[in-house]
Amino acid sequence: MRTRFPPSPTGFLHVGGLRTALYSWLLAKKSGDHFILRIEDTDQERSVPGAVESIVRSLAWAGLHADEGVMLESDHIVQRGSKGPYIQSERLPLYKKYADELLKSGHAYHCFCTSKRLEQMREEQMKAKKAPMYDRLCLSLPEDEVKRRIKAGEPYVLRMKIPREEVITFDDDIRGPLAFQGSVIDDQILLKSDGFPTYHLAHVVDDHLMDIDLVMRGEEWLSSLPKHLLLFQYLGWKTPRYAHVPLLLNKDKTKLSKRQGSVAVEEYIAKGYLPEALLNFLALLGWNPGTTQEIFTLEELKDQFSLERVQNAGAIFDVEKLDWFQGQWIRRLSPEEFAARIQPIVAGKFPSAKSDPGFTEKATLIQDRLTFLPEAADMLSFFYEEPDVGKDLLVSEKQKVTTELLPTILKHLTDTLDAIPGKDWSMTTIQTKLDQLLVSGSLKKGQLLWPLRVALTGKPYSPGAYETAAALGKTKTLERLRRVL
RNA sequence: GGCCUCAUCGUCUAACGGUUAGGACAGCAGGUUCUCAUCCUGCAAAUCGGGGUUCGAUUCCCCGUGGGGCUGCCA
Repeated sequence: MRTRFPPSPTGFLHVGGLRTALYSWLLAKKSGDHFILRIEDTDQERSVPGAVESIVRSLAWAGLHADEGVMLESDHIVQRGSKGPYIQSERLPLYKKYADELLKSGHAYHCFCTSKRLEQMREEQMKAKKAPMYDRLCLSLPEDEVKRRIKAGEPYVLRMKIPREEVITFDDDIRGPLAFQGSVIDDQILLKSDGFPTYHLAHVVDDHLMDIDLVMRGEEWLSSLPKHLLLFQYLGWKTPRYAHVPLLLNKDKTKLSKRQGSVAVEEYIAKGYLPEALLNFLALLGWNPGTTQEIFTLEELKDQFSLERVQNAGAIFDVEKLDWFQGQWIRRLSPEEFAARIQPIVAGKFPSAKSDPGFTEKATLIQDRLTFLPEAADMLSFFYEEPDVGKDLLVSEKQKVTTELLPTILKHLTDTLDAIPGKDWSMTTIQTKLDQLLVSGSLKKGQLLWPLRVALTGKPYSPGAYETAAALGKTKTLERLRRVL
């Protein structure tokens, strides 16, 4: 099944867009067919430079690569595939051609009405509590007048002539049977006065010419579906399947918007979310496998995803659940994978981490403790710079470590650890030796381990004392212990 | 306003017309623990309302109600 994702280059990739792209990608990949990326830049005013790059990068981060269409090759936008161009602004003659066809077959007509007139008309219609619709003033224009006005250089648009007496029905892959009364559908503009097509014409032409089997898009397009169905019919083309995906919602159930949180995939990348987590979360927002499985790899999604199990109702984007997925995925990574993901981040702050042979061992210590990747640098800082150990942190009321007791404790620690031969320095040995000390002495575990951990890390929270000492090595461990004495 | 559409715990959701209405997140209460996390156990929490159809409706139909989307020479 050939599917496509057609963003407008008006900014970054929206998380709702990412979900739609994911579902489309899944369907194409499941059937072993192509997933196409097309750029819909028919609104020149809203196009933003760099937006295409940003969108393609976000998709690449998520692992959703296009088989055809617009892609990034060594940081340059290229188009690949036999159905191109895949950028709408490069397809203008095509739209013109089919618009002319519609004109000839009587399904479209020229309209010279100014924006000002249209605005006034709408205002009056609203006042009269009627649905705002084009009043078809230009529909009855004599042919020679149309010709004359075009020749005179008067700006015009091309409108679609909607059959007002028809009822248009359709079976949506997610929604099921749908029906629309022609009498309430407006004569949609197909070609704007600047010669660019509107979405309605462009999408129909492209999806037909690009052999798209299934058009997946957000629910906000449902109302304009009949216009698209009519266009396919008038052009004599086979209508593709359509699947209208429910919307992603804010906490107050309105359409997910920037105002109420992050909507840009870029922002989630910057915050340090794993692509696996975002994708997993998005997949389950509106779709369910019918089992209690919650954690899915992209591979598993590919096997199990189906449109029949996509929800009809909109879903609130709950960041707390996303964060849970993030935690799950952080912990699910192999130690090597986890280390590889955080190493560039840590090395950004502590360059020596880049070539640290013990990096994976250190990384493992924080894998259960970290939620967002950027936290790693701070969590591992004590391995790469000498911690500033506050006396007040070394004492702890809860652990019964008093100022008076502290020197004794530190002495015990230093003596015991120093007695371990360098070649035997490991977490198990350290633990065994310190446990022996606990048994023979009168100190409680917390009284011994709290000061040790704080002396080594300088932090109120950190990985455990044994594993930190082991990872730090004997020399550094003793150095730091002696330094706080 | 008109049109389209949707409706199960706070949230994401499951349930051939027959279940004590299940799971997950969040919440709360415990447990493990040297800190923070992780992890484990438990608790609380829902079928929007009214009619119908049926022996029996969360499930099917109708009407309300509520929400959302669209109503641009935006997509």
